[in-house]
Amino acid sequence: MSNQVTLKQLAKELNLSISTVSKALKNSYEINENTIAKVQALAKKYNYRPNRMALSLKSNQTKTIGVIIPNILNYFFSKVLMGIENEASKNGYQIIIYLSNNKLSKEVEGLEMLSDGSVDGFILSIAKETQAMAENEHFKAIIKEGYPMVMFDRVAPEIACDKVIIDDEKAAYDATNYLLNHRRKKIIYISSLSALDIGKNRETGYANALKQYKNYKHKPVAIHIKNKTEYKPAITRLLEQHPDIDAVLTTDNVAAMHLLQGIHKKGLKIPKDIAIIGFSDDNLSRLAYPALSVIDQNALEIGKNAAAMLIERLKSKNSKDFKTKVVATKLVVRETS
Amino acid sequence: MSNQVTLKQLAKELNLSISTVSKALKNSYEINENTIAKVQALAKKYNYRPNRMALSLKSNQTKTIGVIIPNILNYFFSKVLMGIENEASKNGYQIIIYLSNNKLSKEVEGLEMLSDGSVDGFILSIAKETQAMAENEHFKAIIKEGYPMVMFDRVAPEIACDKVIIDDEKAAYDATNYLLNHRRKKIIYISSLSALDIGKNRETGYANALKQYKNYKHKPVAIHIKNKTEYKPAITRLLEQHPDIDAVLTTDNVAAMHLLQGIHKKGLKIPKDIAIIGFSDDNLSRLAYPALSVIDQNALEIGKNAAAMLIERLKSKNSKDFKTKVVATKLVVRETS
DNA sequence: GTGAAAGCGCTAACAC
DNA sequence: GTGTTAGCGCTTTCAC
Repeated sequence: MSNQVTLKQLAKELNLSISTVSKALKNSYEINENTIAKVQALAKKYNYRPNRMALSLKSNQTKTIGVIIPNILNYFFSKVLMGIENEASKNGYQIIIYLSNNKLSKEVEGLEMLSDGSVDGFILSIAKETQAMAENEHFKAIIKEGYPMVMFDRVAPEIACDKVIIDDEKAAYDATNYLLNHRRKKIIYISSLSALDIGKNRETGYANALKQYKNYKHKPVAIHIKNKTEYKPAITRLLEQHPDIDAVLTTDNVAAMHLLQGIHKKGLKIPKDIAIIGFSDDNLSRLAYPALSVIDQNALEIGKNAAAMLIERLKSKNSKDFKTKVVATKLVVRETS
Repeated sequence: MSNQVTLKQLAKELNLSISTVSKALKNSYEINENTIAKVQALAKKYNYRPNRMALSLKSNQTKTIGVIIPNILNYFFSKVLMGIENEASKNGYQIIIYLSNNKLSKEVEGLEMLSDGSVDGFILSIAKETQAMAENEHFKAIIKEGYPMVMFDRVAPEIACDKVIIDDEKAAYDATNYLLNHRRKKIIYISSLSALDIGKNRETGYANALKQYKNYKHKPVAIHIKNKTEYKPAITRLLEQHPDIDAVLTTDNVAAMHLLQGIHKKGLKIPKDIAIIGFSDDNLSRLAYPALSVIDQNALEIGKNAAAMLIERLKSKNSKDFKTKVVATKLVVRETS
């Protein structure tokens, strides 16, 4: 769509052949120094840049990565994307993004759209719907077509590809233990991710911590939020039905913020009456009142690793041993615990 | 990098020529029905898809849009991006993103990287540094190279291109008036965007509203935040130096959230003692306690319009009358005003 | 009804 | 030291 100068035009203006110009631009030993100088001067004058599409067609590599994420409004995904972009950019890769909006159909569409030679490989995190339906034929198809893929955070264990995850179970286990060790007697778990493996793993971590703690008196109580509108009523109900709770672990900060609102309205003190630990080190948690303690998933690192692994695989496509990188999480204690 | 099937392979397997296969796939009237059926069956079997790079090279259009944004962690930009992606996707366009991190050098780099035939045009919002330095040679260069460009939100008035903006001055003016009409007597303005035109416009709107309101007793007080670390001290100082303030308008919700924290710590009541209006309808404001009143910039609409305008221009590149679309904003009154 | 050939912009093997 | 040619995958004009 642009009026980029081509080798052809340079060649014509200099009365040289296209290949001479091409070689001159590469400082080929075959070419006369004068010619090289002339060619490069003109190329500079016209700001010549080799056409990327032509290069791709010739080399059969696009130097671009397809990134498919469920929801760009989620801070975690934005930050992973930032990590991917940094690393990709550093290695001369561009990134094309596609938003699945947590829908299987959009995820399939994204994969199909981009597997027409637009990208060299994919980085993706599975849509909620896809994981709820345990669908993964589309992933297999893409891999069979020869596209390397790196999954992060929400991954499909049965798919043979590289992965970058956190240890969700351990993160939740540790956070729960932290609360137990700080003398919390009744700890509730609120999850908006029960359809996802990561949600299930976090719940396991929470439940195990309770089970293994001597003298913990209650059964685990897990509240499952199926969609956005349920946050408020579920939390109101929780505070009424369990007046004796003194700590809550949530799988996302939206839940934690709703909880904060509910607790403030009831006039309870945080963290004295109720402690809270959220998930994701975002603005929401840093700027809440009181500032929310959270599990930091290290999103930047996840993105960076995902990109690095994909680029590495692109270099040596033969190797078949897929790796799963586990990125360390960190409990960030602020004012709510 | 993949093993996509090509026309050549299909042709070979069917003992046909490449051009026949190509035509058959397009249901050309020239081709025998049987042949068409055979070709299409095989294409389907192998999941044939025309190679995008080849198509681009041939047609001299990539069907992709380059999007350069300052900061993906900012909810506003994420949401604009979502709007762009939706609209682009609907029209068969892909999007390549590049993050400038508010740096001029990265912005220039992004433009240079993508102007090698990778994209058909650009959508961008200017980096803080770029606007602070009033630099815009790189924009002119890109436009001269024939790339259409749509700027949104942070735009350069002197650049001839399509633009999508909001009326920042009016938005701030209206919000300030709202506070005045609700009997607020001393209204402060906090800005983290004073280096940007949009920041200046908002401040003008705020100041004008005060000036034009009969009986307003104070001079405008504008607090300028130069970087993240200044929020907390500046706000602490504000609350001490002006114990009589009863309303604040901010240019971003981070400032508003810090203010909320400061006010809570002082034990003041919101909105009784102090009213607050922030900027951007994000999670932060919805989930704050109390829920923050804000000016909603309609980010989705901005993104959608930007993409639509670019795609439109790509269709008819000749027309030279550039448009500036002003998207309507809305004051969302919640619990802090 | 089918195929050959040119050309998009580039690289690289191979002449001269 | 420079130029010709082929080919990446595709579309399209023109021959047969």
